[in-house]
Amino acid sequence: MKEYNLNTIKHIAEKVELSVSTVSRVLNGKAKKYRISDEASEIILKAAKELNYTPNLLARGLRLNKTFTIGYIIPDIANPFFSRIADNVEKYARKKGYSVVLCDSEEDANVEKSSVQILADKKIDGMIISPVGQEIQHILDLKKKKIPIVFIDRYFPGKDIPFVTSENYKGAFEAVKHLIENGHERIACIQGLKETLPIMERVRGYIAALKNYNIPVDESLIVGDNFSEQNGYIETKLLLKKSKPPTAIFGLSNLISFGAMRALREEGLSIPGDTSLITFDDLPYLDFLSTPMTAVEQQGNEIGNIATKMLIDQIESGKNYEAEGIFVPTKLIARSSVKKING
Amino acid sequence: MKEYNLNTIKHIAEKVELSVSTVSRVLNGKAKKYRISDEASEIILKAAKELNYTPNLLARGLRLNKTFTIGYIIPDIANPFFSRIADNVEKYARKKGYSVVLCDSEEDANVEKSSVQILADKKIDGMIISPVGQEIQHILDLKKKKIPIVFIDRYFPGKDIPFVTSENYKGAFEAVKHLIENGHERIACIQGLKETLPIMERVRGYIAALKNYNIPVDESLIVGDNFSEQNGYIETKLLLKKSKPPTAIFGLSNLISFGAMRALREEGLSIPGDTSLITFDDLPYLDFLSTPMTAVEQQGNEIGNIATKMLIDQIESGKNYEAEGIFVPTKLIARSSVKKING
DNA sequence: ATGTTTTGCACAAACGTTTGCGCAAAAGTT
DNA sequence: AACTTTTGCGCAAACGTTTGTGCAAAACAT
Repeated sequence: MKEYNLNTIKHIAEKVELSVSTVSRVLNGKAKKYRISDEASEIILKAAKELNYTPNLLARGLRLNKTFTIGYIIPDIANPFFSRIADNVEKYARKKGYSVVLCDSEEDANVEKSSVQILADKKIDGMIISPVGQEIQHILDLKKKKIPIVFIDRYFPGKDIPFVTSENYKGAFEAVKHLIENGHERIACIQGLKETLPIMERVRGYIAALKNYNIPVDESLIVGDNFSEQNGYIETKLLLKKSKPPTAIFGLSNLISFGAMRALREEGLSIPGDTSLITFDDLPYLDFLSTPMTAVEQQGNEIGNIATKMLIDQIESGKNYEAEGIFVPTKLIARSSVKKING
Repeated sequence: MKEYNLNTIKHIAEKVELSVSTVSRVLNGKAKKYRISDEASEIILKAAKELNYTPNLLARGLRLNKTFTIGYIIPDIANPFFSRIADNVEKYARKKGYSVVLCDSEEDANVEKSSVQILADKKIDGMIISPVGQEIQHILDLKKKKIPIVFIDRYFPGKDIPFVTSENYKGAFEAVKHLIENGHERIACIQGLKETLPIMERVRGYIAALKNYNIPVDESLIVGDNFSEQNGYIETKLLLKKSKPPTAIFGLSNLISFGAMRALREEGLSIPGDTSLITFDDLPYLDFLSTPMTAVEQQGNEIGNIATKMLIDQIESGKNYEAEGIFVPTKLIARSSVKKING
């Protein structure tokens, strides 16, 4: 009842009456190196064609300790920011001969942990992660096992793990500067996951911009705690209930801003008539909204490509990457969701 | 220089001075079945903890001919329709203990073919595909090798490969009906890849609706040939150049409609003032566009979940799925991009 | 004709599992 | 005390590769 695989090197060997090792060598292009006769090479190649031979990658991986597979752990593949990165990660990897196994952590540290373990057990050659928590021991363990890693978006400086992320500080600074230059002073900021460095940096940029213009920082305007649309929605609702609601809201991620937009509409407030809105992450549709939204663009394509290149370079060189982190520039795209008001 | 793995069953065996087979059995919970003493079980389990043992999944996969991995070949992970499906595929699979390796075919038949081969060589347990071409011999070959497959979105009836897709015919019919009931007669339809069944079905629905209302079908209004935003853009431009341009455009996919919208704006035409627009695929932002767009919603979540369930059921039962295809309902979501005009 | 080099390939181990079978020791039976 | 059964575990093969080493035959040299 057991189904035998009829497509192995062994079958070729039997068919051509040569040894398995000889077959393996010609199939791997090592014919001359091992002095296999052209004659033998030919019949082996021919037999391989005929039998439609393709190598069992598990066996090869086991033997070679190399799978030509990388893992990618992403917090939410449905988030367009991440799906664009994933797109580029996959394409770059594929062009280099690697497959990618995709794991969605759902922003859950436990899911991330178990995914890391599974990937390691699958003997992937390297891993790209946008980590969720602050606890990264499981990732450092990987590093100890000499498995190349690169962080995307979220990162941990000083841990000697290369990362690629946006210029979050600068991006946020410019966004807030833009707001201030348009006369805003009561500017709210809705965060994503507070422990993530991109958010910390964006908040730092937000605060720095305010200070730069001598505007006092009102801590009660810094709200929110995750990347969901609901977070943006709820926090906006709450902000609007304040005695002195903000004149502008800075959403620190696309989903958050989307939620903010929904809340504003629900409250019957116009953008930017009643409240100005500015968001991190640019998306094609922002230009076609009833109020085109000004945004801080992140170059997802670049981020994905660079990270994957860094990873594969590490894998193939066997060395750690020289540069620790790469910050890819952001760009403020001014549209019409920021109103000019009288300071 | 060679790096030895110090984390194998063999090392546990050495440490506890028992045989590899015994260790394997208790680690796999087959202790009683093979009459391993509780005593032995305990020290093995303890040693496994201490050594932090985790199984090499390549070796296990090779031996068991089972990898707990499925492949997913998708035409464009950055397309929100697909990324939502991918999200659900991954989540469902993960909950069932499977990993998914994601391959983006970029709507290229050759990429698809080679991805299929690679996945098969990796000995994945099953595969979900949204196929690109009409040529599916490479997929039928898989079937011959008893590798479970299910199609998503695109499909091939009569090939005995289960699929899950939307009620494309009905969805399109209703969309066009909606247009007609609002007085439109010159309705253009911008297609995606013509050879794909969903598109054929949508076009069929489009035509049926027209005929149903005794409106002559103008073939010159059925245009376009792929799923890109550019396709929507260009075809719209061309449609507008006609002596009698359409009063309404039906974009057969989200990117297409987006391109149409961009073209309309560029031409200075208002939606729906000058041209009505209706699209396949609903997306959250459609509601917030300057003209909220009416859309035919596809239930991406359901599609992803059902397909993955079908696949895993096949894998774990060893049988083909009973049902050949599942059509999940669509829903017309009327917003304001369709103008009521005088028939 | 003998000795040396080259040619052409095969043997067998190894990667880390799982599992059918076998076998000694312990326990139970009479 | 001798025989049967049960208990507890190990041996070795197998999954499909790759590769270091060995070795006979052929070719070359003198």
